[in-house]
Amino acid sequence: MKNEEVARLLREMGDLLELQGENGFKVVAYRRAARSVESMKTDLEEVSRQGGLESIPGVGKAIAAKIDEYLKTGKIESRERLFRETPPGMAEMLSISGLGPKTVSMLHQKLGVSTIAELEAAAREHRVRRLPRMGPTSEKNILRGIERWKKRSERIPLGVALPIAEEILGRLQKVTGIENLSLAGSLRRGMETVGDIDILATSSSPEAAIRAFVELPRVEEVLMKGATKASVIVDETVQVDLRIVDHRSFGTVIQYFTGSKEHNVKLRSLALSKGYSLSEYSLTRVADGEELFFGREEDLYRHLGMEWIPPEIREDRGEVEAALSGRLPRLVEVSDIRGDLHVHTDWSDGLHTMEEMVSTAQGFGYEYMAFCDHSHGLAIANGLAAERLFEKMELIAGLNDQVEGFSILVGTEVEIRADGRLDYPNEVLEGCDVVVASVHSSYHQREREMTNRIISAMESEHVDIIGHPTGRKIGEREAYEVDLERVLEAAARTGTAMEINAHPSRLDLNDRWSRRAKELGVKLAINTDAHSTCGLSAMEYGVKTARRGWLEKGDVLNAFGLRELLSHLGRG
DNA sequence: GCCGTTTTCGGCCCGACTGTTTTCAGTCG
Repeated sequence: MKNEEVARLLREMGDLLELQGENGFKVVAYRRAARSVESMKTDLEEVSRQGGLESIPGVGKAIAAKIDEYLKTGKIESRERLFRETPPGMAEMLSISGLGPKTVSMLHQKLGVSTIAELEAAAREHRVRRLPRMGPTSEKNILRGIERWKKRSERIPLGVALPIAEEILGRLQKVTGIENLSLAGSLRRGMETVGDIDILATSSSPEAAIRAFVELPRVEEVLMKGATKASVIVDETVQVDLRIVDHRSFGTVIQYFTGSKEHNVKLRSLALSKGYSLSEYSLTRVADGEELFFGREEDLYRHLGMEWIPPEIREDRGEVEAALSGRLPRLVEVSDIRGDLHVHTDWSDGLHTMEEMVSTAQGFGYEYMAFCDHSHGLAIANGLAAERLFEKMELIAGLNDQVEGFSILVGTEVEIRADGRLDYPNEVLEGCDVVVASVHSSYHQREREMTNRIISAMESEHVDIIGHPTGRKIGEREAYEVDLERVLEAAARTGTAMEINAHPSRLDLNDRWSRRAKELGVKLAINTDAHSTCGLSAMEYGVKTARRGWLEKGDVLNAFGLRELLSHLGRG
């Protein structure tokens, strides 16, 4: 599919047009078209053959012609021209925070600066401060912006952002006058990575709240601080924004700042069709200009004729339509989780004993847990030879007699070998209550090979769950080449569950594929893959991902009670 | 550049904050 490439080119053209001082709406138009093309499910070439490019939202005559030109010739003449007129390094300068198109073009015109490196040199030589509307402070800010840009990390993993956010929320909670303290943005939506941390609150004394915020011990730099909002940097690169907002508008404000942008666009146009204009401050009746205020998000959604939509699914992927017709899913919650079906102990590469893991799990109120240590083929993780697994089974039987109201299940995380065979013979697998099968080797197989490999594991009657089905590690390692659509079809056919591995660096399956699995009638197991007692608390990340995938309690294997689970696994 | 069941022209979000000014332009979300 050429869609992604076309989206990239359009977005780039938007940047270049902006640098040339083009009309801002034109710039936005290119970016909208890029987003639209990116989110399409059908191949652009197919759409173009049918003559339907202009039916893509945000794509009109002019952009359709450019897309067509690209599909036919492999390039876009007007883009080439933009590139000839604007040095390529300039677009990159826009990614320095504080620098916008106006400043970048001025720097280029007056100082001949066209790369970040040249800008840094100019600022160090104090050539920037002599320009109009520039001064020593802006010069210093540019240098700081460049420093941050140099050590910028990519997006922040949920597993990093959420603990930071919770610590900050905990401290702000104690500040006098603060109320309605809440996360917003992509973190509230539970995305697997976030750009920054957005916090909203109301307060009887905004100044005190802002002061307390910028003075938090974790804060390393204050980017800006006003009467009602402030931005700071914590942990070297993580930006945290706090906004103190008006009590009576809190509902519309938090709706607005939670996003996603796409969801908000949909909601605003829906409001318009009902005669209202929706802003972050109020819902205004167009007819007479009367403003309606909402202190609670729930009331805003209700006023627009729909149920309150959980933040995790606010992506304009059908949730507004579902809410309007009262067909929203009842998303699974952490409190629905009855156990963990993929946990390691010190028998293989885990840190803690079975007893320690059990007592932590009991603390979560779980009913059961499956110990799935590695099989012997994974020697690096001290995988268990069959004899040691048998030995462990006996020990588990003894432990089960000792604990009350809790069941320890015998499990294994068995290797799916490169040829698709499993690492234990059937006689061994038969003795297990839960078999998770995973790929940990030969990652670089071709897509066909890898897909067949996983499917042949699923065809074993003993395999219950495919562990971390794509092998990706966020920001570290790409997923292996695998045709997930075929894998999920096979899962539906063989009754095999897919794992949502809750480890924050995995979240595998991700939200989209989890939803696809559900559509195909495949069950999912949200497992922590914990290698220590603290690892068990990753469940919340997995549940967020499941919620983003529209999963309900009934879709999740480990939301089943023990009896129901065992009968589903064919062990009841 | 896109869009239209109030429109084929005139709209497209706008308020907070900063650094520079001495009343405001530029950036951000």
